[in-house]
Formats: sequence, structure tokens, C-alpha cells
Amino acid sequence: MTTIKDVAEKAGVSVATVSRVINNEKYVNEDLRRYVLKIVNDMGYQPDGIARGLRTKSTNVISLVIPDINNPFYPEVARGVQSVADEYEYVVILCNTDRVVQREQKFVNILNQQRVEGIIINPSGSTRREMNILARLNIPVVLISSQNILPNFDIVMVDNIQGVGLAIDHFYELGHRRIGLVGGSREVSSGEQRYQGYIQSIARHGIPVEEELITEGKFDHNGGYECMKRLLKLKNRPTAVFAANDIMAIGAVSAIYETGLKIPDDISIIGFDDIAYSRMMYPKLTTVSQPKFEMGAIATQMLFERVTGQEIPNPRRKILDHSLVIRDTTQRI
Amino acid sequence: MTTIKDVAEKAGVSVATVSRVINNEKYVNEDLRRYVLKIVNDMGYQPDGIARGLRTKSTNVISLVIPDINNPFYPEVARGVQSVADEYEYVVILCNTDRVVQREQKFVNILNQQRVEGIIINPSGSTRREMNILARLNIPVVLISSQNILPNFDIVMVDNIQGVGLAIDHFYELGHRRIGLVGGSREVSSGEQRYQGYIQSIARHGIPVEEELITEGKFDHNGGYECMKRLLKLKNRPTAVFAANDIMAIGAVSAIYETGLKIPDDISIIGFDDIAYSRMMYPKLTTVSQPKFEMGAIATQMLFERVTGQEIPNPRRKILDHSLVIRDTTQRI
DNA sequence: AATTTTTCTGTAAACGATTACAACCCAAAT
DNA sequence: ATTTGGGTTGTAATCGTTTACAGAAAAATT
Repeated sequence: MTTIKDVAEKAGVSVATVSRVINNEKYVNEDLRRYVLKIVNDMGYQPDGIARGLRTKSTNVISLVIPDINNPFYPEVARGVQSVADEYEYVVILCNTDRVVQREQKFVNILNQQRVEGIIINPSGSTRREMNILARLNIPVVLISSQNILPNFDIVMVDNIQGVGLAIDHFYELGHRRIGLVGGSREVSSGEQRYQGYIQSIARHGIPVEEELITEGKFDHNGGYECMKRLLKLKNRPTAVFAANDIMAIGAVSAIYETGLKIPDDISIIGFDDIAYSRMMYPKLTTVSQPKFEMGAIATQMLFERVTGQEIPNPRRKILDHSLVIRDTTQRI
Repeated sequence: MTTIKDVAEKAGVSVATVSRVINNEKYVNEDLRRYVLKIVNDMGYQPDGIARGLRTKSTNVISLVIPDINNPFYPEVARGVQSVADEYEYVVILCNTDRVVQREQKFVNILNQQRVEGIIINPSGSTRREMNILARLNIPVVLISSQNILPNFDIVMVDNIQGVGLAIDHFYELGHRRIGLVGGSREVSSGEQRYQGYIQSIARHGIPVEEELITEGKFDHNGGYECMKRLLKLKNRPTAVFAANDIMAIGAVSAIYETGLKIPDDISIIGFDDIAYSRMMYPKLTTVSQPKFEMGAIATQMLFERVTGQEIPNPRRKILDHSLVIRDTTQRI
């Protein structure tokens, strides 16, 4: 690896001059600059980011920590993050925890040691203690799609309760009164909130909340499948089902098809997220849409406002717009 | 940020001793070790990975560069990569190029400057010049799912030509003779190979190759949709279609449904990859399966063999097993 | 008791960049 | 002729670690 010293020697100048040239500082003679630049290119010299980082205390890297890279929701968020990180000439380390809290903590520690300058995270952990690890870092953190237990972080999310409300309202207007929940784990914030949204909306319409219509599973395809299986076993099964996210909805759809029932003829279904696949599948999924790319982009924008040292005393909370996208999995009873 | 010096001062020892303690070297008194460790914990000291990296010339990070994070194929590969990187206590920087070569090159340069210790890449670029940038790095590189133009890199992939052969054979056995291709861009290696696989297999069965049955589009949902649209406009449309990957197949399915045709009754279809959706969708997609997680894991394993300095003179080529998974989108004509 | 070996600890030199500071040169102003 | 001041360059300190080397103390060997 050629170092700045090698370049300096070859060019017959001091390392300081080379440094000035590659950092485009003024106060270096135009001819000399061109000369040094030529040698830099000839030697294929690239400054060592590590050494530079040690001196300048900046690594130009941030990190995005997500629970499930197999859920297309997150890759889309990641694209949003990347897009603004690009503008700032930062690279982003993407960490996938597969929802194991332990791994999340390990990541956070490593990231801290590697001196990333900020973290965007959708936490798998939810307890105060788990969050404390984040709080002890002294770098900016922004939470996506998660309640902040500790009030120290910026946060960007949609209003889950309202979002679910849209879904239940739609069911209600279509005449459904027996509405099931294919719920995600209530240990994570969005699972809990969407559960609350379901309960509150059902109650708001004067429909009695029935325990047997409420299920809870893992936030993935199989979780949705299992939950739906349970609902289908009921003597008096629901005519409509809200699933806590789209991949659970897709799992539910599989379960429904498996029993020979038709969608939406026999059962209506609504998901949450509006992942790309929901408009590619058949029948196309009615779902509560949230702006995934923007969520990533805005979170990153907020992060950089702190990374670049702006004084923002209070944690901010940005609520993004959601909307119900009516497609082909819902129909009048 | 507390440094090793702070810890040393507080403990009344030299920095060397603290360094020895946190690196678990022998030759430090057991009592002293415990004492220092206590202070380390009290102060919440974490060594600076940057400074350490500068001295030791190791960053403990590798990178995975992929063209399309929205294609579930790659997240699954990424999980495989992460899983073995975890074992080695490495973190992985995931870079998504969205198939723009320019961005790929920028990433590679930044990664090089950040002194990542190895790169796993599914290149978007294909020309010799584009590959040269990789060759000039002096860190290990392993290619996934791509031909190596330059013979300098390890590579792990499936035999695309054989894979496509399985699909075409299956169509043939089911009585199909008019088989269309929803092809991916031939500028990328897997697009070209799958095209070749199609041509060769068709010829092998003595079926004339017809230009009008061959389409080429972007390697995504919309690409598949557009190609299929074109095939459907033919006076004499195909009875079976092979799509270059599953998301293209899914796009093709959308296009077929849109015209009111039935799958597999009117048209049979086979994809490639076996992403998770292909068995969640309806009807379930027949597809050529390749081991995604393993591909990532094995590539990473090969990478680490070089990263850890083993002498492996020749580039290696690992061909993984593929198989045809017959589901519900193919039927006898 | 003298010597050798082993254990333990500290001093100081790296690693590869950035940057404060000083010094020099030269043109312009006094 | 002297001073001023901006442009240009170099010297050396610094960032936070690891580690070669040295030296002291303790243990083992002769």
C-alpha cells in the first residue's frame, strides 16, 4: 500500500503538501498541485481512511440496524437511507439482527468501537435496559418505526393506531363485523401499537372485542400462516382479517387458500406496509401503506443534522403520512 | 470518550498494561488484571477500533456489494454472509448499487479507503475495465453468481446453463414446444448465461429458435411485466415461458393475469432463484432453486481463507447445486 | 551463592494521516 | 530602504492504540 509518505518522497515535497493537495486546500501553488496530483494518480495512491479517521475523528460511516432483512419493508427503508448517505459521502453499514436482541447489542457495541458517527435503528429489544445501551453511546441515534421508551432519541414513524383504524373502518364500511387480528409480536413496539389500533377501532365501532379473534405470532410469513390457521379453526370464523404487516398477510393468504376458501369472496384481508409484492401478488393486497423509502431518507436526514453538529436540544418526533390502498383482497360482505 | 490513557492513569499503570489486559495477553498479574478490568468497566471504556486498526492493519470488516437489495435473492445471500462473518467477529458493510456501475465503482473505492479486508461482490459492471478496479485492490475478492472475466478472483455460483436446461426439459416433457423467454439483461453475466441456457436447451430438443419468443428486460418485476406483455401480443403466443429470475416471473404472472389468462391452464411459467415468495404466492411458482444462504456463506468462507492469509495460489471456482422445484405454475399442455 | 529463566511492567516507537506553527519568499505599501 | 502581508512550503506534534525492547523482580536451576 503506498502511503502519503511515498508520494511525498517521489514528488520531492513534504507530506503536508501532499495532504493539502488531496484535500483541495488553497495555498498550494497551482503547478505544484498539478504535479503532485499526477504522481498521486500514477502511484494509484488512495489515502488511508483509518489513519485519516484517527486524526480527524470522523469515519464517514453511519449504520442502519434492522430486525429482518427478509421482510422487503426494510430493504426499501435501507435504500432511502443509502440515498441520503450518498449525498453526504457516507457509507452505511447495514446490520441485520434476525430479531435476536443479543445480536443487536453485539452490533451496537462493535459499531461503537468502529466509531460510526450515527445509528438508525429499528430496535428488536424493547426493555429499558436494552435501550440503555443505545443511550450510553455518545453518538446520535434515530429510531424508525418504534416508540421511544427512553425519550432521548429522534424518531420517525407512522401513526400505527390511526393506520390500523383506516383498515378496520374500511372493513366496517364493507359490512364486516367479525374481524380477526393476525397480530405481530406485542413485544416489539409496532406489534403492540397495531394491536392497540385493532382494539380501539373495534371498540369505537361498538363491536365487542372477542379474544378468540385475536392471534399473535412472529412478524413473518410463517407467523401469519400459523395465526390464520388458528382463526380458520374457529366454529364461527371471521369474515375479515387484519394482518399486522404484509408478509404476515401473505402467510395468511396461503393458509386461506390451503383450506380452499376464496379471497375476497369468503374472507377479506388487509395488510400493513405496502411492500412491492402486495401489488404483484394475486389477488392484489389491500393494505395500509407507509412511505418506506422516505422513512429511511428522512431518518437519515435527521441523523445528519445531529452528526454535523447542529445543536438540536430536544428529541424530535416525525410522523409520516400513511394511507389505505384498496386493492383486491377486500369486498362487501 | 475515555481513552486507554485515561484508564491507565486512573489505575496507576502504564497504557501497555491496560492494552495487555483488554487483549487478554498472558504475562500480567492476575490481581492487577482484575483490578484494571474493574476500572475498564467502571469507566465504560471501549477501545477505539480506528486507532487499533491503524496500528494492527486490520479493521475486522468485510463488505458485500449487491446490485438490487429489493430482489429477495440478495437479502438471503446477505444473511449467509453475515452468519459466517459473525463467527469471525467481523462486521459486514452491505452496499446496494441499484445496478448503476458508477455507484459500484464509487463503493469499491470508498471500501478500499476504509480498508475493508475483503469484498464479496455480484458485479453490475461486466467489462474488463470495470473489473480492473477490483483487480487493482490488493485485498481478496470473491465473486458470486457471476462469470469472472478476469481470472483472478474466487467465484461461487450455480451452473446457469444447466439450471435453465432443467426448466426447458420440464416444459418439453409436459409437451410444450412453443417456449418463450422473459430474459434479463444480457449485459450482466447471469442474464447472458441464462439466455445461452435457453438457446442451447431449445436447440438440444430440436425446437427451432424463434426471435419473436425471446425478450430481454431489466432484472426486476417491471422488466418481467414488460417482456411478458410483448410475448402476449404475439399472434401465436407461447404456451410456456421461462423467466430469468423469480421477480421477473412474478412480473410476468401479473401481465398474464391482466389479460384474463389463467396459469398454468393457458400458460405455464418457470422462474429462477426460488425466493421465499415463490412458495407463498398463488399459484405457487415452479422454479429453478439455487442455495442463496449457502452461496453467501460459502463465498464468505472462501473469502476468509484468504483474509486470514492462507496461501491459495490459484483462483477457485465453486459450483453449487441447483434443482428444479415443481410447484403449481406448470402443467401438461 | 551464583546463574539462568520466567514473569511482570514500563518506555517509547510505530501506524498514516491532518494541522498548528514557523519560516521563507516576494510583491506592495510606506 | 524598510515594513507589511499574503502566498507557499516544511517541521513536528498529534490522534489512540499495539508492541518491540528493556529492565526489574521473582522463581528455578546449577
